[in-house]
Amino acid sequence: MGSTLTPGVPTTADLMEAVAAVGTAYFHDFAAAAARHGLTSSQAKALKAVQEPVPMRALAGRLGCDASNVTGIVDRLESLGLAGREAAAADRRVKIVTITPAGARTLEAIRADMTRAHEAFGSLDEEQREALGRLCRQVLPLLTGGQ
Amino acid sequence: MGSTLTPGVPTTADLMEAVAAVGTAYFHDFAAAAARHGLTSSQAKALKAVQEPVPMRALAGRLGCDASNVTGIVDRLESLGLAGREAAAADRRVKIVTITPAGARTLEAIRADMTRAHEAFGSLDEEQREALGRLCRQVLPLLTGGQ
DNA sequence: TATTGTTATACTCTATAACTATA
DNA sequence: TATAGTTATAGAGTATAACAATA
Repeated sequence: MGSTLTPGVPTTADLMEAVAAVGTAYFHDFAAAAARHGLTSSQAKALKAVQEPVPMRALAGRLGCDASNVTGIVDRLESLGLAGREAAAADRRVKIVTITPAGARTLEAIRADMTRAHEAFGSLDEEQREALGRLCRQVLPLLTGGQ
Repeated sequence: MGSTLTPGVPTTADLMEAVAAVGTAYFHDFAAAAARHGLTSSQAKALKAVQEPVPMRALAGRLGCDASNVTGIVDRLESLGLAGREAAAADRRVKIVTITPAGARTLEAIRADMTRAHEAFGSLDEEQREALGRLCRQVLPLLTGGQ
């Protein structure tokens, strides 16, 4: 499946497939950890994005979805007692989402619960961690287009 | 944000965040490419999984979802003329999903259309590609739990 | 007029359970 | 009885459009 010209050096297509496989497996681990605590991955992602108070509109930006979706996601977090809404003093149109103590505890528990991810990245030595971190930093801005 | 003990060497938490960011950006690029061709990411993923004929049940396994979902996904691909169902000769219960010539063209177009991903992974030199590929191969089996 | 958050609507993905036709 | 595919149902995520309150 690799390049036939230079054995061991993957082609761009090979690399994309390898990165996609790692990404899929990582998100699977994340979703499983969230589910163990009664949350979907979107809800867990929102909880993570709300560690510091964030207006609804800005939260939509962080989650990469339309603002209309955030209403339902925050509704569910609120009904679970994990997040709350506060009116902004400066502009009475905006509502600021805050995490509750229970939400912070759940978030920490999910992080600690990502056992496979910890095993996987913990298995790398210093040199490998440095290399992977550097490669991610190089690749990411091109993938996101600078945003 | 990095380890304060060894500058340049990311902690496990840092690495997870970096990999998650790359994974997110990659899947965003994939979804955008699929959307440009009128498909959702699940549909594009299914099309990719069906390059060789696959029974419905096995397709569910490849997509990591329940078999009941596959019916709808393949229905939509079929209505777009990108895939088809054939009865299996050996066991008349099983239906085998096949990709059509139009489906194969669409899949190839989506692959070619992943512009940001090509830029990102194409920017790496041979040594970097080899390192990234090797790191993915080391990390993946731990993330998937051996499956 | 423009913006923030919400609601209404519609589609897709997802799982569970029940059904059918085969085996 | 067991299995493959489907259908029915329900919940969640997603986008678009329209709306009320505020700026």
